[in-house]
Amino acid sequence: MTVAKKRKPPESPRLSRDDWLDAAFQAVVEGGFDNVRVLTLATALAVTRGSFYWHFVDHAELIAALLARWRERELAANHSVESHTVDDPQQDLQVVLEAALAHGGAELENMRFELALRGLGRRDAKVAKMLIEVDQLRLRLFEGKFLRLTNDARSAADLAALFYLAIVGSNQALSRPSSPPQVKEYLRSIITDYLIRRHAGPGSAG
Amino acid sequence: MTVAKKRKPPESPRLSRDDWLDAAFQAVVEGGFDNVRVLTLATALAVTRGSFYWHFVDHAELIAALLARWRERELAANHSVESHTVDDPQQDLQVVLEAALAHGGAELENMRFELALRGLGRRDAKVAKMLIEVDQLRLRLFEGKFLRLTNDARSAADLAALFYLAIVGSNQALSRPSSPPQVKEYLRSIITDYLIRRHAGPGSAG
DNA sequence: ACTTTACCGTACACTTGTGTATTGTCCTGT
DNA sequence: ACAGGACAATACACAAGTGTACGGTAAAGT
Repeated sequence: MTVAKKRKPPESPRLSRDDWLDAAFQAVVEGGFDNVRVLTLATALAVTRGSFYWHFVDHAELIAALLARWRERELAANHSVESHTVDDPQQDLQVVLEAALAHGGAELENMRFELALRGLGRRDAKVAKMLIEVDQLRLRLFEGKFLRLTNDARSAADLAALFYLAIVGSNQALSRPSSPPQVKEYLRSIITDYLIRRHAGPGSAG
Repeated sequence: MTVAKKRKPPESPRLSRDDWLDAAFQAVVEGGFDNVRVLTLATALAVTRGSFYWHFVDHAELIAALLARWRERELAANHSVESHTVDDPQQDLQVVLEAALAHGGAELENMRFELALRGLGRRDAKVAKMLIEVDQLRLRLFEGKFLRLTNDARSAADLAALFYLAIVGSNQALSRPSSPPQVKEYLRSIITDYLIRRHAGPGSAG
């Protein structure tokens, strides 16, 4: 259960603060936040805990730093998507849906991390607040894209919420540890079907 | 973080196996499966661990029994809904949607338990398999209800999956500031709106 | 060359958790 | 009354985890 194989043996013999954060990230992905232990991280990084307590004063500080880094990256990603708008409304929407439904390599790890984060959010009010913040951001992003299609604020908000919640739900429902993410594929087909049927236009005809 | 107040001081001074399971359930609800520790359960039940190791041989057995009990109840609940079919198709569907969107008292605890369970399912293949089993059951239930409305197998399956995933997603996206039920209320309004718009009929006009 | 300083190892104290063995105490039957 | 079983307390051994204090080392300044 408690795996301790070294994930990313960094070329430099000395570790940086970020190396520890990466290791902690991996630990979260594999077993949730309760799986982040400085001892196992140390063995995974092939050093002793003496290193850790130089970079961080505390176990709590490690977690806090990990959360902060995630938040920063998420905000940046959101901002990046916002600034890259495609002309065609339908394609524009489909781009962000595809991004939200991505599940290859790093995306899968990010997904698992976020799920663990939501688990932590149920116990920690500060984490819950942070999650609400990024959920709101993503929802507004979805709403904006849908609005360009429907031209109706009410239905745009509804559709955005519905699909966003479905995507979040699909992250959960593919619980099976090692299997192709067929749930997401199915949801993807539903979404594209919906878009095509409702706003039959050029672009994606598959 | 690790609360230890006695939840349900059972009238009988002697504890049953089920009392321990109830305590374990509470622990899961409050802090996930990693929060199930025989020591804290014992203090919550106001006894020592000597009692525990009489009822269970192991910590693992406790978890296994807890999982089995959940599965049994879930299967029974599913079967119960299946046997209570309402004549009016729209109302019939709305009944199961309401049940799935319930969030008062015990339902909230069940929801939190299930979320913790999904968290465990990401680490344990057997748990994942169990979750897939009940997900499938519920999905088939939804499909059947939707089919009575749409009379189209394809769209019924799509709608069932979409709404089921949205419901699952709404369970952990606490989005709307600091009150869990609000997201569900919103989703509920979307669903009823959809049903009314698409199949305008009698029944619920609110 | 020599001292800093950044980084890591080592050793210790403490806490929390599981599990086991043994003993104690009610409750029930007879 | 008392024997036996169901249930719980006590005491112990052990493992794993966090922190802390301090000593060691290699690279970078000067």
